[in-house]
Amino acid sequence: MQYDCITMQSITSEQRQNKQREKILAGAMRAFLTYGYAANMDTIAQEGGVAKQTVYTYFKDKESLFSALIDRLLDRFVTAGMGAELMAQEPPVFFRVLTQIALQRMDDPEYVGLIRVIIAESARFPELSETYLNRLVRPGVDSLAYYIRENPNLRFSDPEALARIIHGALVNFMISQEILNGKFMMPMSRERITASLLELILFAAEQAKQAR
Amino acid sequence: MQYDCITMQSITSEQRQNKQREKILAGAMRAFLTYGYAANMDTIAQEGGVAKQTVYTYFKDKESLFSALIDRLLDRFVTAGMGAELMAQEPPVFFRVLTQIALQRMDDPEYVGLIRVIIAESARFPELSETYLNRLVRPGVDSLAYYIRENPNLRFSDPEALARIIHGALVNFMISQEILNGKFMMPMSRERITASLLELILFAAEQAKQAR
DNA sequence: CGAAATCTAGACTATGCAGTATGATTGTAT
DNA sequence: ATACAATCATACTGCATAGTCTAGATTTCG
Repeated sequence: MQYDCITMQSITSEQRQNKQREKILAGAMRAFLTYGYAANMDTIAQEGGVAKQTVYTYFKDKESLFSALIDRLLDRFVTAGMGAELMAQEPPVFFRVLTQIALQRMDDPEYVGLIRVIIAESARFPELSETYLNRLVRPGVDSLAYYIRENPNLRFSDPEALARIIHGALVNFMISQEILNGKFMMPMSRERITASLLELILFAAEQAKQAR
Repeated sequence: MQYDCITMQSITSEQRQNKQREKILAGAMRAFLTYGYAANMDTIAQEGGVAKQTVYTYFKDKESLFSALIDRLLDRFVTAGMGAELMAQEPPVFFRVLTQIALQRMDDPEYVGLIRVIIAESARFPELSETYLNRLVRPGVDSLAYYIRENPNLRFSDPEALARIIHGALVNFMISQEILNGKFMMPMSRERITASLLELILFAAEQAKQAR
């Protein structure tokens, strides 16, 4: 009999099944995020430390496993609205923190891998990009647009379009630096991007205020 | 004997060989841009209207054909510096034209497909992203940075970083709208993006001028 | 303990696909 | 005309891999 290392109680069937599921998903993550959907099922089982047959008892087929993995990853990175404390900040702080949070994700290879796979496989699995846009992009852009619209110091004419511009600039910086190896070929520090973006937004905001 | 329809001269061996090459590359384009590197060689030959064996007489293997195709596509879309007449324009015109040119590429399925394939396969073929950055991104960003730096009305502190922000916003708009099907799920007109980007840059420029 | 369920390792099947071989056909050149 | 080169259609080889099967080991739990 196997014992849980903390409570020293025997592991129930359900607990063990969750554990197996986790092992499989962990293996799938390494494989899929490295090789894309082309990853092979033997490797996945091996990486998960589990027999191939076990993979198939928990997941119907490769596609199900893939979807389940992406779903779980999207959940992990879901933009949790935006903290109320952040939304209460004045623009200089708000945009600085926002930018830093967005750019910190570049350090997470699982996040970078997820974005690559979504772009790569969005032709084969359209529901992938659908979920990505709904769960990650839309909430982020919406919160940002809301902040811009509601803050009296930011009198921009089209908050939604502006939110997309800012969001796009940050996402594309990640794509070019991390996915396209730009960090070796065309390196640019996050600080410069952050500083320039702040300058751009805050100067424009100042001017917009004067203009009206 | 086959005759060229215009000159009525017999077709030379070299001419015919070029024609075959073109047919193969045309087939490869349709297949690779649709299915990525996973496209299969039978389909490619069929799409090109050519026997499979012929593909292999002109290209060593799948990888060579793939590289040749991407190279040719990158050449076609290479950012030809930027026209001198454009570089001579004042900021409002310059940025409006620049944005429109950049966003027009969204209409070209071959361009969109190329970008998707590059992102998708950059892990398997690192030289892909290398060529893309060197031939498409770098010249564009450099020209833009140069324009910003040299124009006395644009006194931004970091032209290079700003150039990347603008470039990134435009590229990411294309990715999210065309590759991730955002045009159906989160539609946004190019005009709004263009207008907002112009507002942002020109307002900020005005403020930067006053601040110094 | 002992029965039932689950897991493992590895063999096996079926399929798809890159690349090759062949033999017939067509077009080219002398 | 005839020899030659390229092309075509098609069959074939070899390999990778998704998914299944089996027999034996391990775990769960009454």
